[in-house]
Amino acid sequence: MPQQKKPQNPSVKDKKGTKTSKSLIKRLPVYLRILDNLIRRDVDIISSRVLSDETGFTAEQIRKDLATFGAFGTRGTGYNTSYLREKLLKITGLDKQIRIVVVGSGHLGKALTRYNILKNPYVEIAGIFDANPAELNTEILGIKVQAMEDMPRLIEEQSIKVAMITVPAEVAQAVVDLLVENGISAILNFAPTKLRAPAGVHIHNADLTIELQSLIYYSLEREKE
Amino acid sequence: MPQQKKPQNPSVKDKKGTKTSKSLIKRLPVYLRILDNLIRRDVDIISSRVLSDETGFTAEQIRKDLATFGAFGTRGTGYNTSYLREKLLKITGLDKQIRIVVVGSGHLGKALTRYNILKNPYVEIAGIFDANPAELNTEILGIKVQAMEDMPRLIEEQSIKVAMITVPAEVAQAVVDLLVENGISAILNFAPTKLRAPAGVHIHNADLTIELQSLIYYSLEREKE
DNA sequence: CAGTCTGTGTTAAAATATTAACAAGTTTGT
DNA sequence: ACAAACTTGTTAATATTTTAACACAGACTG
Repeated sequence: MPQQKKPQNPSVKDKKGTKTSKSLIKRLPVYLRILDNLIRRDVDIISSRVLSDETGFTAEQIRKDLATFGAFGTRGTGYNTSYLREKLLKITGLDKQIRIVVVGSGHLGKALTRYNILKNPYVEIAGIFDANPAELNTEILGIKVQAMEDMPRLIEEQSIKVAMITVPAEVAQAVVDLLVENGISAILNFAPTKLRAPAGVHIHNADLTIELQSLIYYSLEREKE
Repeated sequence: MPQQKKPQNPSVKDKKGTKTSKSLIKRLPVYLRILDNLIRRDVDIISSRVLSDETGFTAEQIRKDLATFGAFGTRGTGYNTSYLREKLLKITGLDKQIRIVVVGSGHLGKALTRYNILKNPYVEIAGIFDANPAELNTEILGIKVQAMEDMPRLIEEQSIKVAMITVPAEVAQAVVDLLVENGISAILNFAPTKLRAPAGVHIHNADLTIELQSLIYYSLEREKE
């Protein structure tokens, strides 16, 4: 078991100050997941080649991605899994437990809440809200659905910055406005509609019908040139 | 209401024979959704500028995207909504009703199935399958969950090419192998794991924890340079 | 029916992202 | 202690994607 010198690069930001690309940021959680698995299996050192096998990204890309934030590996050896994990947690902001709110407790909202409680170790569901009185106080793995009126207080008290919305498209914009008004700065939107938010508020769209529909394109037999 | 000449470009393929980019293909269903809305509101003509407002993509990008497949608009006027919709349906392959199978009838599988039945007009759920006998014959909007053993027959009888899998990561690869063996050529994977498939089989990963985790990065206050 | 206006389609430029090549450290074996 | 085998991090080259610019076609106006 080779002893590793831990390179020092305390900064979380991109070295050059260039803004890090969206696609890169999306790969970071994948690295993190693989590292979690490796650490669970007591693997101490991992090379970019093996990471490539596990993630499907090329080894070159992985090295480049990681080098964006600093020199985390050891030449001739590879990356220390625990050390790299720590670094990636810091970079992504997942080193601190992140609390989020979910708005919309329909079937999809419930399933996604469950899913994140069970499978997402880095995110904690602080509250679920729904406008439908019939949903009130129904439970999802012990978390009670609350009325929309109670949302602002919770967000403020726990300084929550991230929200996931699974409401009908017709009301999605109103919900976004309300969330932003109360200090939310990042929203994962599952409603199939374009949402507007002031600069500084990040909206990611996860339109599930689009995923499936764009996949159809690739399912067609196409004669390759 | 200006009369439009419908330009002719019968081919669905990229004009130059260059392979069309992944990101472009993902935008097509968005255009399609907007067009559906416009047509429902009896809007006949739409400009790239207005499409830009509705989709969030730039007008230039929209024009370029559409021009990839042919000249569908009328200079000085815009695009005929119905005509453009027809063209896009053909390009994406959504002009024919597409049948898919779902494997995994857990909470997420059920919710996604429901969601697609209700919200995705272009895709028909032909069957849901689960390895857990307890799930057998439970219903989702009238569709009965079937045993895995019954899957090959259904896929063959209906020549299904697309599958959505929401099974635990541990068994995902085995499920993919089985699906591919039976002729599936495109898979939407919700399991948080890298899957292998022979060339020609397309796998799209829709890892929901990753969406949320990468969003966290953007929720952090970062001093801009 | 010339002239103006509008908005597409195309071509060129710029910005991003990926791939490749290789120099520079590390470890291992002899 | 030196050479061989590895594997990172960096720099350069390539490819892709996005943005911009503008020529061109149709439509409306007087």
